[in-house]
Amino acid sequence: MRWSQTLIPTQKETPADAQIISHQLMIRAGLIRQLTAGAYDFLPLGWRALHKAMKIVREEMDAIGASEILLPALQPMELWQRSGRDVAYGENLVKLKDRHGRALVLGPTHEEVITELVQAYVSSYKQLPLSLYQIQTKFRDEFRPRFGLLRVREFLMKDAYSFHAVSESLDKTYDDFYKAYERIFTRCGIPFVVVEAESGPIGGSASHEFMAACTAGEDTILTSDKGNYAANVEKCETGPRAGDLSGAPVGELQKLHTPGLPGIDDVAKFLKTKPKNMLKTLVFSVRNGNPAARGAEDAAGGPPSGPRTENLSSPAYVVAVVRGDHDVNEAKLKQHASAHFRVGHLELIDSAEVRQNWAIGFVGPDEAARRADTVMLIDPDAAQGGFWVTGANEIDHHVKYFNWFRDCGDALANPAKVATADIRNAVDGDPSPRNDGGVLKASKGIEIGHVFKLGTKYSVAFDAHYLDDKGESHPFIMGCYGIGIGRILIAAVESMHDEKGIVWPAAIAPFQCVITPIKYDGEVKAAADALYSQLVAAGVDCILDDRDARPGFKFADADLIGFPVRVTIGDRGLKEGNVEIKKRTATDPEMVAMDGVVQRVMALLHT
RNA sequence: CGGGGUGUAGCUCAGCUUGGUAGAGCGCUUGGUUCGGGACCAAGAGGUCGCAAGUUCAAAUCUUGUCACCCCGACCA
Repeated sequence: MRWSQTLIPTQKETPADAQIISHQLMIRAGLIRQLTAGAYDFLPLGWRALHKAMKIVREEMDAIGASEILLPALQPMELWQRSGRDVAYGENLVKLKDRHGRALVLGPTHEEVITELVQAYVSSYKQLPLSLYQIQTKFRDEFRPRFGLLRVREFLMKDAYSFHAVSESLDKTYDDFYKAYERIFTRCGIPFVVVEAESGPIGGSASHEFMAACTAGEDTILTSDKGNYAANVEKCETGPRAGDLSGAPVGELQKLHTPGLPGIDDVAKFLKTKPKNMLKTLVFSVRNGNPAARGAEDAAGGPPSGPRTENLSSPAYVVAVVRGDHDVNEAKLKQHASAHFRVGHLELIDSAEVRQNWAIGFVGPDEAARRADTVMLIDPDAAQGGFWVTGANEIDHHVKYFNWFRDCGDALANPAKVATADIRNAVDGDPSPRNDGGVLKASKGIEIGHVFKLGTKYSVAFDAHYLDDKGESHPFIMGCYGIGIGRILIAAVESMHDEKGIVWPAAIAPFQCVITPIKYDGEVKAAADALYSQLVAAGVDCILDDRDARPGFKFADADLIGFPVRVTIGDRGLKEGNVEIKKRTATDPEMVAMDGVVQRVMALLHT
């Protein structure tokens, strides 16, 4: 490729609305351009890098026996109604109507379509297992697109689906995919960690996320310092923590005027204390019914719904109490509410109804203890004696020196009403759930891949069955496996760049090598052309900077884009029969004789 | 969806308070001088000031509406 013949709109200035470094650099290097919120043009260099990543993904998918297909992005709404995900996906589904008024969606993922396909053509255990994959554009009506390619409304994703007769077969395929993903991200040169996502209905560790470790990530991950546990914060459990509601008071209860301060941080500042000395009391209302709104999520969805309460004694509210500096984990809360109180569907809502019944922003645990229609879950770190500031159950008022038993009474001793349980997000420093003395460390990551054991959710919904060797009919057992192709680029740029620009890993660089003639003329031009031909003939992916521009200008562009190797040709070296070769990461170039260039470049690309 | 902000040349922005002929830098074109880490001089091209109504003799500027984009929040009530 000759530079002058393609489109590489580099720019010196950082775009005003790019927040994270990968977004800034990808725009400045001329890889992408935003068309509208959450939708990007891929320009020649960006598309080439994307292609490199796709090639690696394809090779590793093919290597584990998965077959590539292409499914439509345009799908009938009816498919989504059958799986219940028209509701579960909600506003994130891009919906449209054709001229006849038929409801359609632009697919955010393809479980429905693939299940419909396999249902039609696979009917015998002899055809199993079967793994199919595609690389295709997905659509999600993201509530808030942001951070360049990180959160977009239209994006390239590799999604794979496997079909099995028995769960042992799924286990094996799952493991194949897991290992293939490790190879893919390793080959792409991206530092990553694998975290436990969720224990699905099949049991064991049924879901893993592949996270690129970088500070711009939107996901929080926790890793045990013993190196044997890592999980997404949504899923991360903690080792046992002691809670003791019977701790002694340290002072008389005092009511304080805290006008217009419903927030933890504001109150703490106002009262000159710290959030960790406060109790955060959150009111959840309980809704029975409406099962479609839950449990029907996809790979990233919540745990299976607990026993739905039909009995009349079902509480109206669940109150969650955590320390002021902690956050409630809604999945854990649901799980424990279900286990302890047989509460079904929880909603955290800011409705007029809840506001009427509770002094939202100023709620204290004692109110929950008093009310007959309310149950309470307390995090162990909040279930302690000592100094507590919490709500006074009256607008614009808090109390200090709150004590559990003195101020809540014997209701605390009623296990049908109050329980202590791990209901908060894990934080840095928590004990590892492996119970081996490990301590959890928190960090940020970008989710670049996800493997998940689906089970029979979709095969049941679509009557996708096979006949076993006894002639009996069973739904397929399924797995699904996704990789965000664009996120591979983000992860690479986020983790590998310097003050001059991107530092591409050779495997996914738009070009492996740039040839920079100091002046594209005369002997230098002839030498550059010759070298270009030799390198291309040797299979090196090469771009020739044939622009009539000053050297400094070309060097700056080359560094900004981040080609792994630069070959510089000028009069000075050429007199001695030499050219300069410089790795992007090296500070100084090395002089190499013309006839050794190809060999040297190839050697550098493989180190 | 709530709050905030911004829409003026391809890009980054000034001008708006106090209405009166559309601006700068970068980029682009032409010519010249340059030429090993984002050159310099000169001459140019390029804008329905997001869109629509309104006020006014006159609107980028004031008013209203609307659209787009960005940020923060929405699980710290």
